[in-house]
Amino acid sequence: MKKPKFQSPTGMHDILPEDQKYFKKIYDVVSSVADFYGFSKIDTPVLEDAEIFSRGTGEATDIIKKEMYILKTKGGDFLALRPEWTPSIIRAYIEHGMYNLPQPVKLWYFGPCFRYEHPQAGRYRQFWQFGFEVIGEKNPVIDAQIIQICYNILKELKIKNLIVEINSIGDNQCRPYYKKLLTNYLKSREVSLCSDCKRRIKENVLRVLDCKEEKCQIIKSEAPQILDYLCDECKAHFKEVLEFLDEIELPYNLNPYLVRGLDYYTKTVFEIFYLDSQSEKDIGNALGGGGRYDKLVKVLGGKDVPAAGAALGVERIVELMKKENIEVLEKEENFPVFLAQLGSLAKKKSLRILEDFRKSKIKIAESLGRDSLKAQLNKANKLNVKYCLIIGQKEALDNEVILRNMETGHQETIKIENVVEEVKKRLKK
RNA sequence: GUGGCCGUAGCUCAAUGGUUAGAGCUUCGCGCUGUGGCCGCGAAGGUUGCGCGUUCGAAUCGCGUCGGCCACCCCA
Repeated sequence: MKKPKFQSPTGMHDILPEDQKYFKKIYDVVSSVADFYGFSKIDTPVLEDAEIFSRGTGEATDIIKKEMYILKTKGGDFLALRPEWTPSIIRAYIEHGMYNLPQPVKLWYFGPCFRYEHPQAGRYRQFWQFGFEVIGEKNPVIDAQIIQICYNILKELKIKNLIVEINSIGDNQCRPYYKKLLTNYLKSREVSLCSDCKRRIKENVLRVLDCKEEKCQIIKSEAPQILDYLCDECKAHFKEVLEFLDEIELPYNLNPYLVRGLDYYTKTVFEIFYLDSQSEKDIGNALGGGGRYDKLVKVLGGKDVPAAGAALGVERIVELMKKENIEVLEKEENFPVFLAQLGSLAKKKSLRILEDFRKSKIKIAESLGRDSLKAQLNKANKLNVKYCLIIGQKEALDNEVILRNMETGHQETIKIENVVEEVKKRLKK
């Protein structure tokens, strides 16, 4: 019989105790910022009807074409592990009739997503996202405010050198015309394009703008830019978004080539990058991104309600915090007291003492499984406690404990009934 | 899905194709019958990711596979 050797599935990882502090820190910051801006938290099922994503996120996107985890239920329904949150939240908005609430409805979330991809650093099959959705408001100030919220959260996490790449990809009024124009232009230069771009012309023209292939750069630079072809409404909207960003002095880079991979975006799209302090270039993966999606609610069967939102990747932020040596204080302070015991009578009394401390909300550590005093003090030392209570056979019989100051080594004997008070007194000093 | 680099103890790493794969850290125990840190001694921990081949002999070479990283693709 072969010994089974299990490991976590490809691209999925344990979040070990030593990393929990980063997740908790991020959660706390997101939670308080969201609260300040008037967002309410929402949780949705990890599984959803797969069609929510194929209709919402879009059939043409990589996420839907090849990255969804889909399972068939015994009843024959197809459910998908969410590859992103937005369609789930819109589903909930519609399902619970949230258009009867004061608009806009502002929601935030924090939880895992799943995409079947080839994993790399900062790119996993199970990864955590948090984000914000504002549903029921078309005013461009919302677009700017969402960007500001993302930016503020990263700033509060002490991440510096951030840059927001921003663009507008128009709406149903103007984008079809631009796409036709771009297609015609690219077709006239098709011979000089890379093979991927030749394919993109047919499948998703806008993505050509995102190509990093050198020979495509020149063609790109002379291509018609969407900003020049926005309809009046989109143009005015985008101008206002930028004015709001200028007003709050948020550093952004107008990037006419920024095209997001999700189908539902209209007008504003943006991504947030970290600039490497040496090279001054953005490194690798976006920390987050988002934009406006005015048609999604309708597409998913709701009313014609405008919306905008953003999502950020928790693991990518954690990775940056580690790389930049950003200190995260352990919220959980160390144990101030340790209880060491010797002998069966003392062990029995220990349980009562521990209970007294718990009631008084003083954290007390122990190692009841160990019988050697030496081993117990060793453990106490590793926990860096200030005081150690020692109870042996003699003390147990006299209803006493020894209180040892671990810094000075000074010891005194006190009555068990006074021990909580005495420790409390000393910890206050 | 395509291509490249890499997998040795919990961690960081050694070991020309040649005895029984080693060291530091960590963990546990002993020195000290009831007193921590330091020190000394000791133990535990490995099918060298896994499988198949080449060879008298494989951690080392080959093929496959799994996993990690990188690029493409795309995004968080």
